[in-house]
Amino acid sequence: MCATSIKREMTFPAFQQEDVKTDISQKLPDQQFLLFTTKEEDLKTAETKKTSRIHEYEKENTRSVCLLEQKRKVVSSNIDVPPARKSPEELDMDKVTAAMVLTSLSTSPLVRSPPIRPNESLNGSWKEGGFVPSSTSSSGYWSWNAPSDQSNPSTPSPPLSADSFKAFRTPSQPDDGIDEAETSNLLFDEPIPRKRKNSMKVMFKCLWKNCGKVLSTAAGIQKHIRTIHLGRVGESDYSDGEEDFYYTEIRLNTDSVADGLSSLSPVSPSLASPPSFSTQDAIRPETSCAKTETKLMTPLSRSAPTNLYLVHTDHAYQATPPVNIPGSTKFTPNGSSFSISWQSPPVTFTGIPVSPTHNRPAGSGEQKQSHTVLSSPPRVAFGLRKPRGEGKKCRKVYGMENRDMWCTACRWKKACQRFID
DNA sequence: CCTGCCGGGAC
DNA sequence: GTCCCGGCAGG
Repeated sequence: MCATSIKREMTFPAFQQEDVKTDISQKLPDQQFLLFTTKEEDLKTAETKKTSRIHEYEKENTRSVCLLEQKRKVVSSNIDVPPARKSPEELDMDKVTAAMVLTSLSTSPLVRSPPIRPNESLNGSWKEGGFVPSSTSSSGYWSWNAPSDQSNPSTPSPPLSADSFKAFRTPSQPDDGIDEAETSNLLFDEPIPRKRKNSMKVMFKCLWKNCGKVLSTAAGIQKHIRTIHLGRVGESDYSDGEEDFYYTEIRLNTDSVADGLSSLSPVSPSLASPPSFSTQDAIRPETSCAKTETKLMTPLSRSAPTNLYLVHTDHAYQATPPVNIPGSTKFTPNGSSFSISWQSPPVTFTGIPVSPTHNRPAGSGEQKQSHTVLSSPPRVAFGLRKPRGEGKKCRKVYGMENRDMWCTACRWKKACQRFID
C-alpha cells in the first residue's frame, strides 16, 4: 500500500504539468489507479488514452457551449438583444424572458402599439412578432391595424400613416379606430375594411310617387323604373340615364335593416347618391340642381318634409296651365318662385321663367320633358303669368267713365274676354 | 304712371 | 258663382 501511494503522488504532478484541469483529473481516479499497476510502456498507452479523454471532454464541453449559444441565438431573435453583449450568465435569464414573450404573444394576438415603427425595427424582429424569426414577410400582427397595412418595410416612409389620417379629420369626429379607417377610405378611396363593409348594405329605392320599391341592385331599379314607370317595356336594355333621377341609393346598416326597410320613407335621411334631392345629407356632394334648390330655398320649403319633387326650371313653365292642376297654386309677386300643393307637402320650385304657354288650352302646349326633371308621375303642369295683352282692352276702349260698358272680366280686373289677344 | 290681370277675399 | 280689390309687372 505504501508503494502505491508513493507512485500516486509521483503521478499526479505529471498530470498537472500537462495543465489539465483539476476536475478532469478527479474524474479519472480509476485510470490513475490503473496506471500505477501497469508497466512503463503501459503507462505511455494509458497517458495517450487519458489525453484523448481530455480532448473528448473538451470537445463535449465546447459542444455544450455551442448548444447554449444556439439557444441564446434563438432567444435573442425573439427579444431583440444584441448577441455580442450577452454574457453566458445571462443566457438563462434570456430564456426566461423569451418564454414570457412567446407566451404573451401567443395569448394576445392583438398587439396594437409596438414602441417602434416597422422600418426602425432591428432585423424586423419585433415586427415579425417572433413567430417567424428569420422571415422577411411583411405580415405580422400589424394586420389588425388597417392603415399600417399600407406600410411597406422596404419603403422608408409609408405613404399614409395614422397621423396623416388624423390630419384630415375634424375635431368632432370620435376618436375611433374603425371610423378613422373608414374616414381614410373615404378620403383616399381605399377599400373599406371588410368588417365594416359587411355591416352596411346599399339598396336602391324607387322615388317614383307612391312606389318606393327597394331593390338591391342599381340595374334592377333602373329596369324597374324603365318598365314600370317610364313605360319602356320594349327597350328594357336601353338606358338614356333618365332612370337615374327616379331612384336613390340608400345605405342600410344591417344591424337595423329590418327597421330601415319597414320605416322607409320616400326619401330616407340616409340617401347617398347624387342626384338626390335630400338636403339633409350635407356630407355628400350635391348636384348643381340640388345646390340651386338649397340656395333659393324659402322658409316654406325648408320646413317641409323631404318628400320633394325637384323640377327643372325649363320644364316647370312649359306645362299645362295651373287651372288644370288638381291642386292649388300660389304665385309669389315676382312669379319666379311658387309653391304647389300636391299630395305631398308643399314644395318650392325655383327658376327663371321662359316663354309661358299656360294660357293655351290644356294639352295643346308642348310638354318638354327634361332629363333633369324630378317630378311625380302625374306630370305636374305649371303656368306662368301670361304676357300682358298687347291690344286695347275694355278699359282702354271705353275709358274709366264707361266702366259699365266693359266686359265682365275687365270689370273684375281679370283677363279681358272681349278683346282677346 | 298706366294698363293688364293674377290671386284671393267677401258674399 | 259673382263681385271686387291688392298688388305685381310690363310698357
